[in-house]
Amino acid sequence: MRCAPNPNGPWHVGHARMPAVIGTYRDRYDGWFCVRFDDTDPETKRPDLDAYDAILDDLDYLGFEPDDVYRASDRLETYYEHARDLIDMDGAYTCSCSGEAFSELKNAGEACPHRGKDADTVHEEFEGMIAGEYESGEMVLRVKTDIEHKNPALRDWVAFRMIDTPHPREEANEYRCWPMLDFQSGIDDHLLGISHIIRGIDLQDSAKRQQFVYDYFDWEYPEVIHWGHVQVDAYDVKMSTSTISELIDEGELDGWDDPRAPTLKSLRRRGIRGEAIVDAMVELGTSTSDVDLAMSAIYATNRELIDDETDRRFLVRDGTELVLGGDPPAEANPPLHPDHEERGVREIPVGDAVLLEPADVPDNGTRVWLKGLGCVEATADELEFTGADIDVVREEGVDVVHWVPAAESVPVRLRTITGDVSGRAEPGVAELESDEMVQFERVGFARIDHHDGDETVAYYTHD
RNA sequence: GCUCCGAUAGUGUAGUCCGGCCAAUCAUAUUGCCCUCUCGAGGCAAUGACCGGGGUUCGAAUCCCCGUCGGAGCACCA
Repeated sequence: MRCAPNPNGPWHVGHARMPAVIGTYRDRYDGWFCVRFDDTDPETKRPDLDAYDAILDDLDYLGFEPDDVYRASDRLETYYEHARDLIDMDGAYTCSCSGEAFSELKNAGEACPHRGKDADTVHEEFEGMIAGEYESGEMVLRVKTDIEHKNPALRDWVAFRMIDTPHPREEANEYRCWPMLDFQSGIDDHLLGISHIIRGIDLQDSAKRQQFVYDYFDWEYPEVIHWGHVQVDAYDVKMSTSTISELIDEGELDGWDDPRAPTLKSLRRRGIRGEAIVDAMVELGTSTSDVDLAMSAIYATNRELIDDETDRRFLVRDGTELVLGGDPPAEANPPLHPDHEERGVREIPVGDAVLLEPADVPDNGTRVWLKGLGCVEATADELEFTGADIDVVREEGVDVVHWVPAAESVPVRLRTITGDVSGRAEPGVAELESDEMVQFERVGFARIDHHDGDETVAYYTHD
């Protein structure tokens, strides 16, 4: 099988579907898959030189290593050779009709005057194309199909055209005569021994078009599956490489790994495992209708993956400071993980004031349980420590809340899918290393990204 | 306009090829209860779907026709 990306930027979430499915099939059935960059349009789908590696990097994040990697722009001579063979078989002709003129003839089911050229002339003109003797739009090579085919989309389609803009890759920047996707991909799929092709419904006519070429060469067409588009909920940003790219250029997004961007680099930075994405993608199946992927499906799998091994911490967002009275202990020691006491406890100095999330601040006269510390009761101007007997929670239904010391907590910027949130975390958070995962209790999971001076920057994963 | 394709709960999916065991599977979601020093995890329960209409048949999610809705192609893009 093959994954044939257009290298125009790092992958968004939807791109994960192809490698997820073919990679999973490969592993399950001892198969083979390659990545083949279909980079045959240096102009309107101009490749981004950084994208080749960015895509392979995304693939690695998803947990797959391709068995081989190809670039169509390395293989022009191969395509030329097959075109020459096709001309010998009277299966292709050079055509200098304008696009509009040919389109009219085609829609009427009429051949253009170039269709009947003899092979020598066609060869001569095609070699001229390869040599760059024509300019963009002057000459194309068409595959001779059935000019009266009932589906106009299949009639004598273009196999090669001239492009004046040099290819960005140094190895390919001398070429001016480029194959169209249907020709290039059709030839490559056979030569690379692809047995199964999965592609989008937008390419549903491709197999029918390429079948004409396969018939000329007497090749057997691979099995082909078309699937619909994937929409992902939870994002305001449109899932399109060019849109994301524009937003980055305009400064709306900080980069491909901005938490608000629906990209794989973003999910990675948020601490979501590639495996969770692959799982969700495989679960989508290969239906031809469009599907909506719920991010909650990815989150649910990811939570299962990380919950057990992720230590707990406190983070209070937008905290309200409250004075603490009544002689509480000097230090609180909640466990690192409630299901794994053997991992030990955190050491949180208490001090004489704490921060609570505004929604957790108790009304005057009511009590709350400060997790890992004990029970406090709200008075007119402070929280009065009333003891550490957990029975008030178990038997009297006192609410349990998280908290941080007002003085010794550390600032945290939590970057989320909808924007940044600031808060303060227990002091230990400042010591965490980059890439470590935490669960801020009652807030959600996050990945520690870096420390920026005093401030710790974390990326919100999910709840 | 011409040519293709599709439609099962909020979402995804199984079942459709070869009609009955489907008053429809599983996951996720939502809600409630239990448990828990988290609104996490775990346990239990509830909610919720075969696009519509005809036809064939003893019997239709499944086969046929019409309709509706949705998607795609008709490029010198991929």
